Amino acid sequence: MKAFKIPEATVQRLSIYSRFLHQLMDEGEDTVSSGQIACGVGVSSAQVRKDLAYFGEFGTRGVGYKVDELYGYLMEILGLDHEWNVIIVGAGKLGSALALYQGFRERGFVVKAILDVADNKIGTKLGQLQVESLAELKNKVRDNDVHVGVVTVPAAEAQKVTDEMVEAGVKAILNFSPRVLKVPNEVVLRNVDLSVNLEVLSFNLVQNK
Amino acid sequence: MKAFKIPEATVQRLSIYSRFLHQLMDEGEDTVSSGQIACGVGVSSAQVRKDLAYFGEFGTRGVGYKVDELYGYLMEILGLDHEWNVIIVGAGKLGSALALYQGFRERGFVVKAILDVADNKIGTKLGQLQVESLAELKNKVRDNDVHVGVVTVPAAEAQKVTDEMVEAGVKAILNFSPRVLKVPNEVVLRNVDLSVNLEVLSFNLVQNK
DNA sequence: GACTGTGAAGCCATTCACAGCT
DNA sequence: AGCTGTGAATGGCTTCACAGTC
Repeated sequence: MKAFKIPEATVQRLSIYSRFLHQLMDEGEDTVSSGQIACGVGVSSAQVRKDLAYFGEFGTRGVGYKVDELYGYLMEILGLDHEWNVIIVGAGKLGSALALYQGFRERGFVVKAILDVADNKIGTKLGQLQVESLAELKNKVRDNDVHVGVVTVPAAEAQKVTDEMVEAGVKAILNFSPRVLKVPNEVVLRNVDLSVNLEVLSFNLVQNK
Repeated sequence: MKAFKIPEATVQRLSIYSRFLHQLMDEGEDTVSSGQIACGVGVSSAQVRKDLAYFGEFGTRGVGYKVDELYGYLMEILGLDHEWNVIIVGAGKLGSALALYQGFRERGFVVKAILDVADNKIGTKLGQLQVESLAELKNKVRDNDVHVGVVTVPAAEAQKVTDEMVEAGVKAILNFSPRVLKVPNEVVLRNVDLSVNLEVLSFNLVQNK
């Protein structure tokens, strides 16, 4: 466990900074200032410096940051200096789309398997993968050194699937189901609630009237 | 514009409370206390009461809240007392999945059209819908009274598509592309960044070591 | 002159604790 | 007695402003 607690918002921004830096590298930039990063991702320059300060001193006063160097540090901080194996449970529309989503692969998340309970889904080809039975969960997690589980089943089954994932040894869960899930303290949980997102939009639409 | 600024986090929780209340209604519950709601969705009871207090007094001291009544208030506050018409641009895996996603329909978001630029995608059937040309954007928005746009195109095209949506009259945008988008002040923007979510998981995984 | 790193100040959200109803 | 509604206290994130460095 790290000494200092890092704000969640900071971690999210680090991820965004790292993508911006990648872009700069592609464009052949050598150095970058906190102000440029700030402008590129829509935050304040003080925010950028504060975020980085949680982890050390990466820049040179009067100059800025070396793009490739800072990128490397951020990738390491985010734990993206190696691949993560992922398993998806729920081979509906969303789960299937995620299984084929290139954006994950690009950032080092490798989908090792996609599982479902429905007999009519099992066997379906999804790129390199094939939908397999949920009964395989434990084997798949063990054999593929899976750390991350993605839940894309209907709300009613979400908690059951989550419990099975935890039991199988998954250490982090990304939940797309519209359910508040309970997991042990040591398991990391994040929710991507599509309806909540749309409903926040809706709220803001009626407020702006 | 409303008199008071409501915290973003509060709005998100209202959405979650409303779903929990719906569940209680299904189970035939008549009244509910802030403590029960809190327990059901994983926050503190004071938090629930504070969140509701932004909008009025909905409960009865010593008793609690009438489930159906509170649900009705929340749906109204969230602007979910009527349907919202939605257009999706980007008929890749994710866009197609969202076009078919039942969860949106259940909460009153009706996908009116899905557009793409790729000739090989245009014409593809997606349930009731058929992928159409991006050139149709303006017509579709006008003819269908579309308020909400969903961006599921690759990063490189995201800003261009967004500009076109704004130009066409879309008032709120849900962005799934890994790009920081610029929109005019009066347009509501939300980002659902799948990679950021995975990367926050990754960060927490390495921290917990 | 330009830009980083950082203590201090300011701001906002959450939690506490209790008065006020039923 | 039980539970809501709310001012006050707390805690945490962001912004400010400037000393330090190149």
